[in-house]
Amino acid sequence: MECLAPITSRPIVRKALSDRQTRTISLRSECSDRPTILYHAGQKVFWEDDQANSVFLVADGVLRISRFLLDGRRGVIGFVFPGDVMGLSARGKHIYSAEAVTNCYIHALPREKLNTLLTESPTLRDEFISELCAEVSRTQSLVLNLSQKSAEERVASFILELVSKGERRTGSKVEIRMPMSRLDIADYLGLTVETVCRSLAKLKKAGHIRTVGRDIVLIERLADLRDFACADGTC
Amino acid sequence: MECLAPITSRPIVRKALSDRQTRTISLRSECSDRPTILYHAGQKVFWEDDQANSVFLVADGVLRISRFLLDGRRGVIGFVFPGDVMGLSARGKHIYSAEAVTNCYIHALPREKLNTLLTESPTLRDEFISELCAEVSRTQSLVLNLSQKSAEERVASFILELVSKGERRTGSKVEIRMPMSRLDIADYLGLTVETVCRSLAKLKKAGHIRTVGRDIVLIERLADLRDFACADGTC
DNA sequence: CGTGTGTTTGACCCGTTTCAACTGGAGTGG
DNA sequence: CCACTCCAGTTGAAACGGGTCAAACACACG
Repeated sequence: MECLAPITSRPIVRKALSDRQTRTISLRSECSDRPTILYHAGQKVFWEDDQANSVFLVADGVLRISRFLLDGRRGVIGFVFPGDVMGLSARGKHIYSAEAVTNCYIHALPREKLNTLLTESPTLRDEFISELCAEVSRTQSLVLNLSQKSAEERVASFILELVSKGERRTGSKVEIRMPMSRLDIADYLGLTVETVCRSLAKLKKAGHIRTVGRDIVLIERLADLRDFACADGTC
Repeated sequence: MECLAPITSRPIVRKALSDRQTRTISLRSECSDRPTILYHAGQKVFWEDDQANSVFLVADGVLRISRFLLDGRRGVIGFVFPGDVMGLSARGKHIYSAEAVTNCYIHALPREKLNTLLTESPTLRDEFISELCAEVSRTQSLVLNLSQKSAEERVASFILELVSKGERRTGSKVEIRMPMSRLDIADYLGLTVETVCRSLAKLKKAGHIRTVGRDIVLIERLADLRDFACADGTC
């Protein structure tokens, strides 16, 4: 989790694919060998409690993972970006639902194949465990955000997360895409859509960000936003 | 994660120890073979960013694991009970702090030993991965609680968590101990101590619970409290 | 038996939610 | 090409849940 110099996750995929000579077995390279499947925006990839037959590597697009309370309230637990793996933490059944936010191209690696690889390749096993540990850590950071931060801080933290997932630098500014709906963001941050809007408006008024259309955010000075968001140790 | 008939975790330890003939290698049995270390109430076991040299199995007592924001705000991420393992999700360094809430007896298994076992024993490897997946799932449930539930629902959910971790049945009622401070609970549920108190008071007034002293809670009808807490699928 | 710390309760305040109206693109059809 | 609809997003006003501050209480400890 590099923080000061965030890097898009996509190059990791590329690296795995181009690493021809000393091709080491890795989770991402094994996934990348499989064909991609297209999921259209809004389409579900798997549902909580579905049989978990595969793990997934996102080649392109953004997904939303969520869980529901028995009365129907939805919590969004995270967003998945290109280069991220998904569905690792399932044991038998998936523990959350995954839906495409944008059109997505996804590699699927069958569980049986994964299990074989886990036995045969110590490096892949290590990578798999690392990936699970990272998922724990990320989820814990979210817990901290939800339990300790104000609405505006949560929104700022969310923007910084997006930065770490894939930013474009235009001149000295940082530009990110925010393809998910305000409701998705609200359900992720434990807020309402209105509060998300108002928090974005406040961040604009404070000069931290500017927006272009609905889903482009420009960050004026990253360091200032970081200070404001009051991160934890992991970022 | 049994829900309707919760079981204390402790017997798992006993089972591992008494399983002499067909002694299978398991995470808990390997830990149990090590001597216990006593940590006094309030003492830290490890700190976030400490070198993670061991994984831990709690033989007796309750611990609190927490993380901090850069400005010092504390979030409690979970509580650890007898029979639970702790510190698995570290990679090199611990990702959270662990402190004893009560006096604790803890087994420590060195990481090197664990790594050997992960390579040599497929069953232990599988158990280890299951344990990590369970940690992800538990943390996600907490996210859902924090992002979607009201104060009173969170407190009710917390009580139910304690039930699943170790209850005593006295007659038809269920009795639990709540050894952690109100501040610990507040930092876990993203509330203030006052709100935790008031929520407990409301649950009492509604007839869901009764309290004896500060740390004993009696649950009148478990099913009613469950309905009120509005669980997710995992319980 | 006083002192101190954690807990509970009360009164007030503020941030977030709720409810409602409005805005602005995107898509559709005349 | 423009008018119309539709819906996500935004903004405003009022209500409310939980936070803040302060005081009372209770139990542990010297």
